[in-house]
Amino acid sequence: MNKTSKEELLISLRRRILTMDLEPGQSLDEATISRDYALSRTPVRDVLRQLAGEGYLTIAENRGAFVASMSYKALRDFFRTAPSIYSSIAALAAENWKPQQMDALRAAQTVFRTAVETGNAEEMVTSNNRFHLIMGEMADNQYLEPSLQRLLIDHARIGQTFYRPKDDAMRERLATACLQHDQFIEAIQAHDDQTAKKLAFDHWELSRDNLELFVRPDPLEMDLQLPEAS
Amino acid sequence: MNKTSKEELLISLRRRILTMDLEPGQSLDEATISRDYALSRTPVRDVLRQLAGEGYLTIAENRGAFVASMSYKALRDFFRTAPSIYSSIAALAAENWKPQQMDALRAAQTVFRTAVETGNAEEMVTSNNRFHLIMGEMADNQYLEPSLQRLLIDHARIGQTFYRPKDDAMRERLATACLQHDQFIEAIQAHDDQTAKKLAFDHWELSRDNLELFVRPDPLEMDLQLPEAS
DNA sequence: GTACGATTTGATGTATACATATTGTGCACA
DNA sequence: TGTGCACAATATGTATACATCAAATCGTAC
Repeated sequence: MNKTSKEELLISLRRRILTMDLEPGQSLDEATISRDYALSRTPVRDVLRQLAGEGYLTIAENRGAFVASMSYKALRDFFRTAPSIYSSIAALAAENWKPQQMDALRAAQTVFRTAVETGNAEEMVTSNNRFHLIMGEMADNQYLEPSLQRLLIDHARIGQTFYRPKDDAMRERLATACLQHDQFIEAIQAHDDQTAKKLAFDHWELSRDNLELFVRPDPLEMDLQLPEAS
Repeated sequence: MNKTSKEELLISLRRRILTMDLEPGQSLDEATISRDYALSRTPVRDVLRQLAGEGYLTIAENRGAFVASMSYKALRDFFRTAPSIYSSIAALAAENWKPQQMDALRAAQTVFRTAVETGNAEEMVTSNNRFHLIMGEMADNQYLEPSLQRLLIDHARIGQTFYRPKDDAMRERLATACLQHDQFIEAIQAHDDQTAKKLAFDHWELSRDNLELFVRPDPLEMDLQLPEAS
């Protein structure tokens, strides 16, 4: 899996954390990453620190980097916090979007739709994440953006099962989610912040059902330990 | 001003940014900081990247670190976003605080009160910041915390004049702010989230008057340039 | 005199060697 | 056998030399 550049390492680690290829609480060894990505430890450390700043990792002094853990406490906070942030972001996006961002949003949705149709779970995770991050950019509020980013990290990780539907009901929900993305695009395009806000709540309710399905049966998967941040 | 440790550099830079000793948009030279703080460039870069993650700085690829800029756009967002985040944090703090944090909160308030009484503006900025950061810790919500942190950075920077009262009305407001901190402590102690929330709005309204005073007469001071983040 | 481009200068980015801290292992001893 | 201390192994933290990139300066052509 040898990559060449720092940017690729950054993107790769983000993706691997979002898709749970790297599990919550897992420790990341600088030397190993150096070898795998053909970089010296210095840029690797840079990347790890950047990802810590974005909420993907925690760094413990003298003890290295760990994939951000997911505790029950975090889950409760997630379910409490997400609706208000998501709806605020959606409304602001409808107000403030710029044409170039709209193109990017449509592009992300195209990729997402294809992933849904071909059943590519990993691609669904990353393109869905990108879709909502772009909405965050559209909202253009530097104070809400970091919260949104952290919510999206955990949303992606909790929602793994959402993208691997096991029955028709789940397949239906996935199709609905895809449709809602299109509706988001419409509402934002029309600068209709009220509709965008309402859509955010609907979108949230939809995914919440699946999230809770994931959380209840097998909570052990998501909690390893919780190393202290520096 | 030679310091010895990385931690001191981190704290020192935070303080200097909050107190506007380092102005928005100002570029930070790694070599100069290395010399001033008697550290090699490696740990300096670590610190700069951490501060970028916290929102104090922006880092431009191959062009170095800049103190986070303050644009008119940012100000508008600030005034829109702060009330809801502050009030949410206050309510959550009243719900979730732990004894140790309460001690820390009281300690910060003691320092703040002393600073107000002695007219030590710089100490007011940092201890007020610490007070509200501790409330953020009490709230114990990892998703809201980064937003709070960014709001507090700009709140401190915009509010410089608040701590250097030029007339009796301003002195009175400062005394009121100090009193409100005590009321925060009471409400939180009593787990009274509704009162804490209301206090947050009051506290906001109070400082908003002064913030706007600062913003209107001399807006040029606060905007230099806006380097692109990497 | 102006505009463009090459060169120089000074910064940031990277690699590597070394220092230091943490953790695990093994042995001594109760 | 269990506990605790010492030591070794391994990881992270730091320093420094070198590579690379950006911007400013100087020169030349028009």
